[in-house]
Amino acid sequence: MSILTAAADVLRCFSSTRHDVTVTDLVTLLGMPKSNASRLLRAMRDEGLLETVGDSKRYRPALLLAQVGQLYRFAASLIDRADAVVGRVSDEIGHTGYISVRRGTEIIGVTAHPGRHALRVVTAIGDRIPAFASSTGRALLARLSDAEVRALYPEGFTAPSETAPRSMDDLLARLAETRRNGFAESHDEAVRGVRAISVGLGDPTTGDEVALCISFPAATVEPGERLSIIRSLAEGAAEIAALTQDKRFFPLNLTSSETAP
Amino acid sequence: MSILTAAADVLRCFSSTRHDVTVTDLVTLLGMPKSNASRLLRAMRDEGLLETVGDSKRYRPALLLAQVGQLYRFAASLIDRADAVVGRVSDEIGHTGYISVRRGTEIIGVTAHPGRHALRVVTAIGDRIPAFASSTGRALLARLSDAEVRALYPEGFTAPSETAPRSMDDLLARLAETRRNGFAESHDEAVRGVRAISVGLGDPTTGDEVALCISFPAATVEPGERLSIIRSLAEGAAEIAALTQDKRFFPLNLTSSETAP
DNA sequence: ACTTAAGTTCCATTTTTTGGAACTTTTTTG
DNA sequence: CAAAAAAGTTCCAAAAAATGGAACTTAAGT
Repeated sequence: MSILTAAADVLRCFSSTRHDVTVTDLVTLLGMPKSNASRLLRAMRDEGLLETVGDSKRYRPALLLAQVGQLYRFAASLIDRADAVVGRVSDEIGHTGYISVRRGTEIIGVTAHPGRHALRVVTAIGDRIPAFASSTGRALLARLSDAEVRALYPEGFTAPSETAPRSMDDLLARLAETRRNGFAESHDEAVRGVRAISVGLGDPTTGDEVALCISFPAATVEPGERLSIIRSLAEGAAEIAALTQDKRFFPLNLTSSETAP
Repeated sequence: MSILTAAADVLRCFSSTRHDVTVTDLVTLLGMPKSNASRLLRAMRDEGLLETVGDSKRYRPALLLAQVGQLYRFAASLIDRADAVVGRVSDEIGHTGYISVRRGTEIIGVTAHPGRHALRVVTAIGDRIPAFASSTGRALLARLSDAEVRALYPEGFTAPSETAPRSMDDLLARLAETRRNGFAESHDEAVRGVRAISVGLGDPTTGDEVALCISFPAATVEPGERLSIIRSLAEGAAEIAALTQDKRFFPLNLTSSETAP
């Protein structure tokens, strides 16, 4: 067994509740002889993978790992990662998935994964739709404060469809619901007969924000399937949010959303 | 030579301009036989240190490193606390804030808070800049004695910009000023048109030292706003310094610094 | 389809790693 | 403050892994 395995195991010992390790910690956690633990920690420090805390016998990850780890974020940009999640969910359930960004009061599709079903929702990348009247838009608007949302619409807006928000108060109520539930939903808004589930997500370091969305024909999707779409999407988004340390992410709260239409 | 050395060398190949590597890259960069390069990359992937990009032959840092690297930022509670202060100040005034550490004669960004202003300073986490030619660097160098600073630069240095220190004597004079004022300032040094205010801070228990910095476009910031940035930053830093019993902390002394350019 | 470049596998040799035990240092405690 | 216990380090020969050159396979360019 290569020493790389042991080194990787050491890295896996670190967690939010264990910021540093000692020789004895490794003996306990990994069951290795303490002679090995001692040498391994020293070797990893000598190579710049770990550093000692002060001049104690405690070891913690070193700057090198912070730097390389940081690159991971850019190697896989927020859009890339969000796209991977949407692609996976879309593949699983066969419905169209896409991700969008907000520019002012408009939502713009960035990537799309067409579904496999005969009756499928087709979205054009680059198309602009009003933010307040779409699930993707509301998923992103929900990340703003009510005051910021009001500021975006100084003149108010006109609902383009029956099920779209009718007024600013209506919109704010639906954003509150979105925050509570951890996802936004639309029905017959942009396209009649189409339902969409969206989750908003951001990377505070770069300031990017995207919405992940799965869109499907309302008629053919059972309540159970809808729930599983919501779960898959929210779960994938939550993983990314944890990575980017997105503090404005709203986690899934299914108890309140079970009551949705 | 342990394979750990090679693995660490591979990690050091990554940078903000090289997000992934191939077998040939390693052969070129590290001068190793390609048989080794091939096996090493595969081994590192198998251990979860690297991952392949798509199904290509390109390797990039894996999630594990992102996670462990993330921990580094808060393993040192000093960084955690300093980050909180910079985050608060950055939020208040809308300009970019970040914290950095010194490794030898280089300064490395550890965390960043992008500003809200349209014209904002963007700093890449993990990038290295020379210590003597930045406000963060001088805030940290000011914590050393003149003799220690001289020892760091046995061969002297070359000023990379007009406003950077021109000589060792120049640098030492500016460090003395930094100690007197309680903060360091730069103008047009790393980036033209950018001004930065930095305060150094340490934790004698762990030996960690960090610089808190707020960076902003010189043109858009009034003298009064500059003073209020200095005050906020110095105040937050002073609180932490009191907590860690940092004896090398230089408190704010605005009477002397009012005369700064 | 051919040529070249890139990557992988093979193998005997060299080097590192392993784990138990003895040893040293640090911490705890009576 | 000294003895005891715990934690950490060093030593050694056996076992395992790494090395690098060459042959081989796969992918890319013409």
